[in-house]
Amino acid sequence: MVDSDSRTTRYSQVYEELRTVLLSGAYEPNTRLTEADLTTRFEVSRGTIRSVLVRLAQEGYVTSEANRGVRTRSFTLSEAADILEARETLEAALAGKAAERATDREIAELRATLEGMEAAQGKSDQAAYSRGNRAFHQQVKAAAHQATLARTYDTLLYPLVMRQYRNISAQHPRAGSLAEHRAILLAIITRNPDAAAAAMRHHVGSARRALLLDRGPVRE
Amino acid sequence: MVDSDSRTTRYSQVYEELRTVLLSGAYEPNTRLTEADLTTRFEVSRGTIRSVLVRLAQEGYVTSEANRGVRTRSFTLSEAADILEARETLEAALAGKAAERATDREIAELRATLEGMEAAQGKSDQAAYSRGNRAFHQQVKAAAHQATLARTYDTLLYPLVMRQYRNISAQHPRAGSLAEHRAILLAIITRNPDAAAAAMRHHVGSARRALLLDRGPVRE
DNA sequence: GCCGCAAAGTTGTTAAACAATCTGGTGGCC
DNA sequence: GGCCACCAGATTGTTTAACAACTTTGCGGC
Repeated sequence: MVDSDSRTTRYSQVYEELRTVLLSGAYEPNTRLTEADLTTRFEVSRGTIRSVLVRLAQEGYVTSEANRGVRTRSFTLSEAADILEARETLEAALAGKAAERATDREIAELRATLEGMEAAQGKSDQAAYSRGNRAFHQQVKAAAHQATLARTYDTLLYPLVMRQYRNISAQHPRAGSLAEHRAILLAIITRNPDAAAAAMRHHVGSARRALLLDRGPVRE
Repeated sequence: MVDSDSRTTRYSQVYEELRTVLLSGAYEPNTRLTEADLTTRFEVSRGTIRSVLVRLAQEGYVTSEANRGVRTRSFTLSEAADILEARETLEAALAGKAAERATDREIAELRATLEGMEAAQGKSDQAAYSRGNRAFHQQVKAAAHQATLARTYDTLLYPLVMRQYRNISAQHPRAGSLAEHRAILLAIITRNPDAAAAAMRHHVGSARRALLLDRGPVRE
C-alpha cells in the first residue's frame, strides 16, 4: 500500500499490488477482471494495466482469453492434485540439495526455526507454528543453492490452490508434523540427500493426500 | 499452450514470431532490443510490442531493466550449470512418473522412436538421430502425465543455454547415448520408477558434466 | 585525458479513438 | 412457453500522438 520506492515504475507497482490482492484471496476463483475496473482502481491507463495482466496471466495468477478478458484463476481438483504432486517432487529435490550444500550457518538457522516450532507447539500457538513452518520451508529452499528449482517452486501457485481448497489441513498442524520436520533436518545435518528428499516428500505429500481424501468443495 | 482458435490476435502472433527468432539464435546474447526497431520489424504499435516484451521477460527469454530497455538473455557459466542441474532433476522425475503412468500406446511410441534412433545411428545420420533424441524426451515428458512438471521443463530455457555454450556435445551423439536411451525405456517398460529416474538423471547429466569440464567460451 | 553538461535517443505513461468481438436483452415465431 | 435472430451496449484489440522521465552520447573546456 505504501508508495515505497519512487525509483520504480508505475507498472511494477501495480503488478505487485494486484498480485498481492490476488494472493490475498479477495476475489473468488474465476472472477472476471475488466480493464475499466482496474484502470479506475489503480489509476493507471489501459496500456499499463494490459501489460500487468499479460504478466499475471503468464505466471498463472489469472487466465486470459482473446476478446474475453481476464479471470482470476480457478483450479479443478485434478489441476490442484497435479500442482501438489509437482510440489512434492520439487521440494524433495530441494531438500536433497540442501543436505549436500547447506552451510553451517543455514543449518543453525534451520535448527533455530525448528526449536521455535517446538516452543509454539508447546504453547499451542498455531499462528507461531504456522509462521515457523513457512520459514522452515523457505530456509530449506535457500539452503539448496539451486536457483532454478527455487524459482520454479515459487511459481507453483501453491498458495492459490490452498486458498481455493482451504479444507486442506495446514491450518491446525497435523499430529506428526513436528516429527517430520525433525526428520528432514536430521537428514540435512547428517548430509544424507536421499533421506532428506524422502523425508520431505513424505512430509509434503500429506497435503496432497488430505486433498484427495476429502475431495474438496464441490466446484465445477 | 495450443491456440486452438485459428482466429488469433496480433499480439500473440508477434509473441510467437519473436520467441522463435530468439530461440533461433539470430541475436547474440545480451543484444539490446529497442522498441522502435521491433515496431518497424513487426509492424505493430509500441503498446503491442511492450506487452510482448513483458511476457518474454517474464519467461526469461530477455531481461528487462527499468528505463534501460530489454536485452536478449545471457547466461553466466554458473547460471547455465544451475539450469542444467534443474533439468536433471525435472527430467528424472518425469521419467519416474512415466514408468508409473505410461500407457501401452505411449510405450509403443517410445519403442518406435528408439528403433528409429538405432537405424539413424547405423546409417550415421546425425540429423535423424538428433530428431529422434528430441522426440524421445518429448514422449517421456508426455508419458509422465504430470502437467506442472512438464510445463516447468518447457520453461527451462535449456535451448538458449545450449545455444550460448554450443560446444556442449549433443551435436554428434556421444558414444553410449543410445544405450542410455535403451536403459531408460527398459525401466519404463518394466514399470520401475526409481530405475527410470536414475537412468534419465545419468543420461541428462552428461550434458552438464560436459559443460563443466570444458568450461565453455570465456564470457563475463 | 578527464569532467561536466547539453543534445539526442529511448523508455514510461497517458489519452483518445475506432474496429472487432462478445454479451445481454427484445421481440417475433412456432 | 421456449427458441431463435438480431440489435445495442459493453469490452477487448490496437493504433496514433504526445509528453515526461531517464539514459546514453558527444562535445568543449580544463
